Amino acid sequence: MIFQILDANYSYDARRNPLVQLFGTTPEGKSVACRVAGFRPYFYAGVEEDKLDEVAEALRSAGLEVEAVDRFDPIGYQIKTKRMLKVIAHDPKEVRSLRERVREIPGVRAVYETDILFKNRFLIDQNIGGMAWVEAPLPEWVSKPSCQDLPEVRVETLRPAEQGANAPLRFMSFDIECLPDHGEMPKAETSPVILISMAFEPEYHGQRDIVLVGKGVECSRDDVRACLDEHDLLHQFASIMRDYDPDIVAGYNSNEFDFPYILERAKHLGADLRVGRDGSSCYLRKIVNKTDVTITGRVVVDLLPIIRSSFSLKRYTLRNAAAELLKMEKHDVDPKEIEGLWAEGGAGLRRFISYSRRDAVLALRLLLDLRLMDKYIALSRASGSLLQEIVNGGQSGMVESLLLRRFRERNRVVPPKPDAGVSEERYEENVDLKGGAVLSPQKGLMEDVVILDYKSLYPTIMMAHNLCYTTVLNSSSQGSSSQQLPQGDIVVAPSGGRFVSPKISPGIMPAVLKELLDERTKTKKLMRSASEEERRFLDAKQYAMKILLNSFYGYSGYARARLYSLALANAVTSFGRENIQRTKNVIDEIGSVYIVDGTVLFGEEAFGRSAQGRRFDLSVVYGDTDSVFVRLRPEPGKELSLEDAELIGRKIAETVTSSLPEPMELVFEAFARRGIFLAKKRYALWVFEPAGDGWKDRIKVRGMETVRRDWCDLTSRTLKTCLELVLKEGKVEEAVDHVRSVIGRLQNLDLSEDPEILEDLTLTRRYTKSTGSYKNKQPHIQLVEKIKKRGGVVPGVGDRVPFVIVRGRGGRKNKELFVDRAEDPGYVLEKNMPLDTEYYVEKQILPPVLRIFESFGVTKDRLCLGRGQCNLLSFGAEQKAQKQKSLFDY
DNA sequence: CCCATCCCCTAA
DNA sequence: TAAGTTAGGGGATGGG
Repeated sequence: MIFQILDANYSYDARRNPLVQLFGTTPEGKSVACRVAGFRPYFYAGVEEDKLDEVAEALRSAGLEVEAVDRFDPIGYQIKTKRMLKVIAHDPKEVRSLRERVREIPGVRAVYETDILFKNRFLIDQNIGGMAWVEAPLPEWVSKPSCQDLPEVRVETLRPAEQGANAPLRFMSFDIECLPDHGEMPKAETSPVILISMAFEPEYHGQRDIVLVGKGVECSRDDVRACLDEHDLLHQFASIMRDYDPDIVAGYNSNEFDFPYILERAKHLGADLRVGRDGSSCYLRKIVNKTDVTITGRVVVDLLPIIRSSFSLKRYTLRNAAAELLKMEKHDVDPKEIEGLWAEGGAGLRRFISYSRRDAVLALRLLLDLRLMDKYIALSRASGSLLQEIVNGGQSGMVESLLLRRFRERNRVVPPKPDAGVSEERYEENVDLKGGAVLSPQKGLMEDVVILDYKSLYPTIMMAHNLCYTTVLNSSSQGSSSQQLPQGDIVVAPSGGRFVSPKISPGIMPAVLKELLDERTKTKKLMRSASEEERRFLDAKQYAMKILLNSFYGYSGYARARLYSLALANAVTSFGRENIQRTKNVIDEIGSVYIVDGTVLFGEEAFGRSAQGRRFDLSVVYGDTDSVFVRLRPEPGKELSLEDAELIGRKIAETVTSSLPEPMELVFEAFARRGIFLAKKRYALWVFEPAGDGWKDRIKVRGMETVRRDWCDLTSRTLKTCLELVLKEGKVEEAVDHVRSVIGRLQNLDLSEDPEILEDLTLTRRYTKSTGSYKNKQPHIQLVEKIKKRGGVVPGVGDRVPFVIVRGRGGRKNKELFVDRAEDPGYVLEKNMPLDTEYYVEKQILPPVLRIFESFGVTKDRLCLGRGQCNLLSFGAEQKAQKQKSLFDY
């Protein structure tokens, strides 16, 4: 039979041999599990040549199995392998202490692959991985397996299986409600859990969701279940989870709140929460600033950190995430009400129950409607990491999973993760890591700009120049190997880094990248003719390839990476910088193009025919890392159509591409009819992108205040409106009027009449570190202190703090500092505090819009008319403005 | 006014 | 044993 691997861990047989336990799903969606015997933990020791036998003997006499093997060291081009020792242990748990002992033995240079989790070691060596399909000689299935009856197979009998689609999974989300303690935040030591809501996909016995109530209440509904008491509530929760047997267990902030809370309560009450697929409980692992939750055989998904890292939102409360991402409302019960509702029961309790139900439902909707698992599953399949590791971790785990496999195939060992001292050194070293080049923009308003960019620039650079851990030459170069190589066989990066050519030794990383890139191209092609469901699967797959492709460069310069190479990372970016500069030069040197009979000809090609064609002058006006923005200037009085622009863009891209090593490729991305460039990384464009047969247009803003979360919504919206009016319609005058009306509204602000505006005036900033470690005062930090003093609920480190700016004490001259005038919006409303409208006009609205209007010569006076700053001069300018014919008349 | 510093957030 | 990378703008503040 075949199944898809959802999770893995290990246990022992009667003789304390380790057994890998695999948990998975059949193509029909049945959950299955088995134990695999015959695989043992091991690691490598690099030993000085003349001490090899001695060390081996020492280890053998300590009762270990030792094998001499030939392996390459992790980093650097090497001609020959070295003799190393493969140390085979009995118990995965002893590897760590064994490593320390082996390190101490005289003659041992280094140890390798000592910290690969046993389950991962197994998956890597069997050439299988997370969400991989595997074939095992298993009998019919035990559904809902438990630890006693897991069938056992030998490791040799497992086979990777071919299967495209993913197995159907069961999803469950949950949310708990606790009883506050006389208005205080509930504490797990004393405050009971009173409600647990659960939502299911697919349904559980015909129910989409259920709420468990922690006391005996009358209820006639199937989807509300009364429990005897809190102990019974927890018991029912565990029992429903076992019965439904979900593959994925989700919640919102559940790793930091719900799981720790119910586990503490369960311990307190002596209730068992054995919800693991091997009969184990769920357990926590507290790491510095985060908690990992494990339920054996299932995947635990906390949506909060996922939503945080996947979407740019001003606030990450469930309420706001649901509103922004799902357009769904969250029902709310004031925490102060809860004690009353719980005590009284009846209609109030029913409202509380339905609010609780909604939270579980929203968490499940976030997980499913945003198709988050599709992406993680695709990443798991493509990288080989277990799904839980993908959900919990970052890019480094995936990169390491891929590299460990490839290194193994090529007889290269991989170092353990660096200890704190080594990574500290590397962080210091990393100041020498230079990044991409940003070309200075030609500032101001501009028309007719073609946007070209490099497809997967860094990955293609690594492929094109064979940049890899396995090809890099020691810079000191006393290193024996490089001396004997002919010049032509060495690639020298602009950074000075030297690498052997593919002819000498094709790198591992370029090979992995090529496979990922080819697979992505193939997948995207398949998407065109795929059905809706198939398309979603393929889209997740191509997305996974993109993420992985882009992870390798960052990993190589990451101080905590197993495989770290500053020379490699610097070589990649140095080629990138050289490339974009060269691209700019090539395009600028083309000078002008002609369109003759529907084809694009360059200056010289058009010689003699240019008279019949239309000429466009080219110049690169901006570029950042992997993109160039090319302005196309038609002859005076002539126009440029979208089709012309695309034709020219593609021709330039092709020309540049043809001069570059494979697979580097510059492609046509979009055309901007108009744009405003304010500074590096700050611009707004009215772009047209090819879509199907035609074009799709939109305003694309980068870096400006509309896309920044530390400005208020009023600023974002006002600026956005101005940009649309100016870029799409050329209506500077209307934009000016709009700003004036916004300023007018601010100046006549009356919070009691217009409380809605408070939301629009709220700024948010992230509380990034504990209050004490700030060197300077910050508005949001000052506010946190104020709230703390008032005894309110303070945001935690990592949260975004919303605040408005109030007028404060002191006159015009010695006003309270800005940083001390941040206030909680709710508190402002409650206390009817006056907002600092001058701040909002002068610091929030004016500077961003003035940066835009500067291109048109619109001054501050024009925007502030009617505020006593009106003068004859600006009035005159306004009269003139009404005769505006073109944007450039300004 | 200029400049340096801290801080935040974004582009790529 | 938490975590891909650097480049860059711009606000608030304080010192010259």
